Amino acid sequence: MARAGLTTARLVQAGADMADEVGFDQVTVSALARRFDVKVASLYSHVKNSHDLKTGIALLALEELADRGASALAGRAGKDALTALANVYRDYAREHPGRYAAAQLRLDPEAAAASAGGRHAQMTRAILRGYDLTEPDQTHAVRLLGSVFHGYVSLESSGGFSHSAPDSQETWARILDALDALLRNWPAP
Amino acid sequence: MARAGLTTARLVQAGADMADEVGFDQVTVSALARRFDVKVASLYSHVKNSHDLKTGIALLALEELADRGASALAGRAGKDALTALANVYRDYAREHPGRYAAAQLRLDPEAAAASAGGRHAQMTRAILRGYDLTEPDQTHAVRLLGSVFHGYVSLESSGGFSHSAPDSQETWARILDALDALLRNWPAP
DNA sequence: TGCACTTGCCTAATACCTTTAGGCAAACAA
DNA sequence: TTGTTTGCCTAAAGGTATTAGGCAAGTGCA
Repeated sequence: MARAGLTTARLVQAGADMADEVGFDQVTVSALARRFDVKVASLYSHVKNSHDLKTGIALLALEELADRGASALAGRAGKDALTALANVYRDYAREHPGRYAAAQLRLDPEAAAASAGGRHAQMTRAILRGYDLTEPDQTHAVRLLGSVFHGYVSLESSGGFSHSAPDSQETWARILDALDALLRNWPAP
Repeated sequence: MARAGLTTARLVQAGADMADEVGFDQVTVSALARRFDVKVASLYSHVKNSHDLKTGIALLALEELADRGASALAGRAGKDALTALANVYRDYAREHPGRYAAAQLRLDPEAAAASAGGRHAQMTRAILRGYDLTEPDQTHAVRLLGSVFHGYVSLESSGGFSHSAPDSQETWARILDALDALLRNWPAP
């Protein structure tokens, strides 16, 4: 019988696609095996276990997101950069809901260390170079921006803003205005 | 044989406790049956299915959270109210991680309508009475506050801020300062 | 080209979890 | 006490996760 040509990378990739199509929690070793028209046990040569597969998808999503962020940020500064990075997260979550959900997976310390998590923090910090903040305030601001981006995208994707006026797009724009204003005028302790 | 006295409410309650102890995703019909020392099938007279049970836990958590919010808000206004409500979310997530995770469950429209979700939006809106915002800006601000509260608590609980200085408590205080300043000085479009 | 060896996918088996159908006995009503 | 309801049980089918061991498709070397 011809071989299917499974590799860890192909499995993770296909798992990510499946997540976007049917939801991250529907991604299962069995479903993935069906997609490759292969028996379930065969996957275990390439992937340690179900958790390992999901971690792989999460790491892939974090990398992709960091790559998009890096190119969005190139050549921009100030509010322009703020908007660009914010939109990267929001657009990615809309285009790849399953991957975005995967990126939210709680990673164990080793996986977290190997992830693109650090790049994300660095990108946010890079934005703040366009504003005038002291060092500790930069960290507070990085955390605030991370919270807003993640929180907004997450609430929006779970339908929180979909059934009321004004529409979500307008709120998003106004929130970015507000964050810009806040960073230009960060309050002293 | 003596009966175990199962009811939907007791099952949901026990499921919530179990979520706090071992994690929301470990809450399973089987595990719950074991906890009541009862056979699995017996639960299905009180709970439609696994998803129904989880929805019940989510609704319970949202109610508890809204109750805490309401009493925290009583008699407070302005920044005092802002801080009080924000701390309700953060403290609840720390005390009841499983319940908080449950509250993040994506509810189907019927469940969402029956949930305390509306109370949460109302509470945030009540805080804004202490600030001077036009009607549409209030909605934007409600969404911003919701995003920050949810985003911060969620990132903090997944360990995002735990391994770097300054500590999370300080950032939280500074973020509340910043939000207060922002609401007092909300930028025009 | 032929052989040995590696590696990939398979069969088989175990162990959970979920859900439905139908039965017996405890609690309750009269 | 006798019906009747209702609650928990047994039984069974189907899905997912994971491990152990087997056979054949590819690969390297003579």
